Amino acid sequence: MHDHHEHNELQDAVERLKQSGVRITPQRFAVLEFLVNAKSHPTADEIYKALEGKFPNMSVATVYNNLRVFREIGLVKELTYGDASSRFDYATSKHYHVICESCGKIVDFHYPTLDEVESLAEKVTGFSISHHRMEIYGICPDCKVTH
Amino acid sequence: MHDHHEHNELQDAVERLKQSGVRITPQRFAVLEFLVNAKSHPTADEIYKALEGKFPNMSVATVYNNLRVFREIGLVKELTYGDASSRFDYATSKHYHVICESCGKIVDFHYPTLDEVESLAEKVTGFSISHHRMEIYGICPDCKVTH
DNA sequence: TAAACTAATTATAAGGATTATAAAGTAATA
DNA sequence: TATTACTTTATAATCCTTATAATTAGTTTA
Repeated sequence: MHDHHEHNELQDAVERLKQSGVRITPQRFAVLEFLVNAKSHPTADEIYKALEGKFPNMSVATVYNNLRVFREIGLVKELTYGDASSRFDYATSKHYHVICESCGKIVDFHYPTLDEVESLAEKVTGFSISHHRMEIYGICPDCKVTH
Repeated sequence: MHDHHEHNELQDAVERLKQSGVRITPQRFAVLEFLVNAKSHPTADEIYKALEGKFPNMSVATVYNNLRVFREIGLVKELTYGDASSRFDYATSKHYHVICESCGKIVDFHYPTLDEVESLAEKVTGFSISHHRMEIYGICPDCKVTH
């Protein structure tokens, strides 16, 4: 069961999709629902596998297509880490990610957004800055114990 | 011609390789030299193509192999941006990167390293933090004019 | 220096993630 | 209902990167 908060997030997300003229298909809804309720930051393949039971004929391209739609609208953020698969994060509030270098676990980390960095970069480089990304790497408590 | 500063950097890099027990082959030296003198942040393929003239038989695997060696020693940083190719940055001083969302240009940006962020993340998450990465995105002056 | 050993390079194949394509299906609109 | 546009599916293709095996080249030891 989902709590009230998540329920509203899902409804809000559906509304934003509708307002953007995007159809709410069963597959699309399922991908969105999975992301909103996900505590982790799943890969496209993880989403695909999780929905296999419900949609045995769903194509992996459908997952990617919908993730792209969500990303373009700004509902979802794509986290890219080199050659490994991208991970997808339902964009609730602005936060950063702390990543375990041993097991790959990703933990949300709230920190005041670094506006100062952006404005300085704008001054120094002449770019029109739109956003930044930051990730913090280390070893998580579980892995510290294990090793 | 390279200026005095670059010359020393190349020498220093070769020294560090030797001290790590890494052989200095012609191909390896050429990749290293290209990186040290590169003003940009080349991809593996760009390095490969740039050295085609000097080493017509060089394999692209050699470029990747050497980049991995350099990275493991800490001479070079690998910049990963999702599904596009990695870019490689000869690690001189610590700095961040400002990336143009239109043309892909990467500009170095010096900013005091965000120690505060790391220490707070350590406190909040319980991770042992080793490092962080940050990139700033926007539109470069050239692309602003063009469009 | 010659022989033996180890590392590096080459050429090629294979892998994995993502995207492109075309056909079929489904929803929206007139 | 007919038309249109969007979406899904199935499959192939693409691109970046790594693995493999054979060859070459550098290093060390006798």
